Amino acid sequence: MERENQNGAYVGRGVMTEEQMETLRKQIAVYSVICEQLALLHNSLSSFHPLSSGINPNGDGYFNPMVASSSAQRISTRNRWTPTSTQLQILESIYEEKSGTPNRRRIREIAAELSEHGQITETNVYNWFQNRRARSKRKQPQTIATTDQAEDAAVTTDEKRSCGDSGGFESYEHILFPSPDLGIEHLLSRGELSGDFNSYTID
Amino acid sequence: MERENQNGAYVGRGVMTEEQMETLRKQIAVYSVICEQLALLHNSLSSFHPLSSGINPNGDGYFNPMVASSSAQRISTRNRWTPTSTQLQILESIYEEKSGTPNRRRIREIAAELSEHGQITETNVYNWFQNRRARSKRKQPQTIATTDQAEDAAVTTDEKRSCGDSGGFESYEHILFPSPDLGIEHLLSRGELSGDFNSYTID
DNA sequence: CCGGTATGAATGAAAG
DNA sequence: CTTTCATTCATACCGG
Repeated sequence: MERENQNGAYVGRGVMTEEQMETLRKQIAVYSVICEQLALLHNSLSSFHPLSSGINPNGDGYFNPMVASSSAQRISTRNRWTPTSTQLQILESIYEEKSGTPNRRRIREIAAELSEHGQITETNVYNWFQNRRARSKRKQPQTIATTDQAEDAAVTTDEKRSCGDSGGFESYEHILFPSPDLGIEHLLSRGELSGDFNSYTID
Repeated sequence: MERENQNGAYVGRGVMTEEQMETLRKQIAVYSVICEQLALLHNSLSSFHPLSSGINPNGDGYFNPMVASSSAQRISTRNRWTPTSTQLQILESIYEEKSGTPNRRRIREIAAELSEHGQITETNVYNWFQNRRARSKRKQPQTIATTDQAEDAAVTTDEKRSCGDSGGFESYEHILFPSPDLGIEHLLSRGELSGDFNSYTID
């Protein structure tokens, strides 16, 4: 069965915590970006087009579905910046390491770095951190321990019920918490993708 | 358009060789598979995102009373909270009297009260008011907005992570193609993400 | 079973 | 920093 860890999150097969779920989502997003980029790249070089702008993920984070016009890229319709998965990951990691408030200087750096992965402004970064902090403020109330153990158990039950039968794969744990080496680095950098990719795909 | 700065890699490198292209194709194939798998995973196991009020001090696990179609219902639909008619009534009345934004204190009260009539969390209440307000506000001005607004609206949903499928695919054991940027390494180097959400700091 | 619509939730940006 | 707004995404529910 599941076991609870210190955070009250329980670990076990078949059940995911909210965090894990979030992580999963993030990762899926990451893959999606990879695919998108590769697709783009593929297209551009496929026809031997100038690949100068090939793999650039839409800076907007959101692709324009199919704006037909190959020339005009007017992504303008969206005023709101949407971080690409890449940017998000980076932001998250930065947020984790430096829980402190990034200075102007720092923000600028971050923005610079992120601009490598898509359009972004310092303001975006600033806002992101603001929101991030503010929204995570209310993340505590999980420590209501004491008699909550019971409560917790109750919740667990529910969770179990819902995810109890993953209907096919519990293997997502592999993708989830584990490790950094999802195999991706290998995959796309010089790595040796030993074996087949099945090793990191869902069984 | 070209944004060479986004991906310095290609700007300075020129064209790809046949080998590189070949490698690229393989990679694309691999990724497409990964995406496919992830998509499956995503669909199967979850449709539930890490939402805010995962675990509340109140210990209320909110979820739907298993709507389940006639046949096998997969993972639960514990995502979206659905107010009961009673709750809705109460919410409406409260909304009427105090159009103002209920503060945390207030929200908590409301949530407490409503919990008497079904599962609900403070976040739910908070969201409800947010949406309620926004909704009524938008409904007022029936601005046809003949301007560019139309275009904007045209966008609508999309974004689906569609990973093209690269048909044939063999076992590419040596997928390697220096994809300098993409920043994937960064991307998922840390699988750890701290969830957050539900803030609306209640006093 | 599928598509449309109502509405809960997530989040970037802005106001206070 | 905290709270609110605006826009969008995702899903429950309904009609064909």
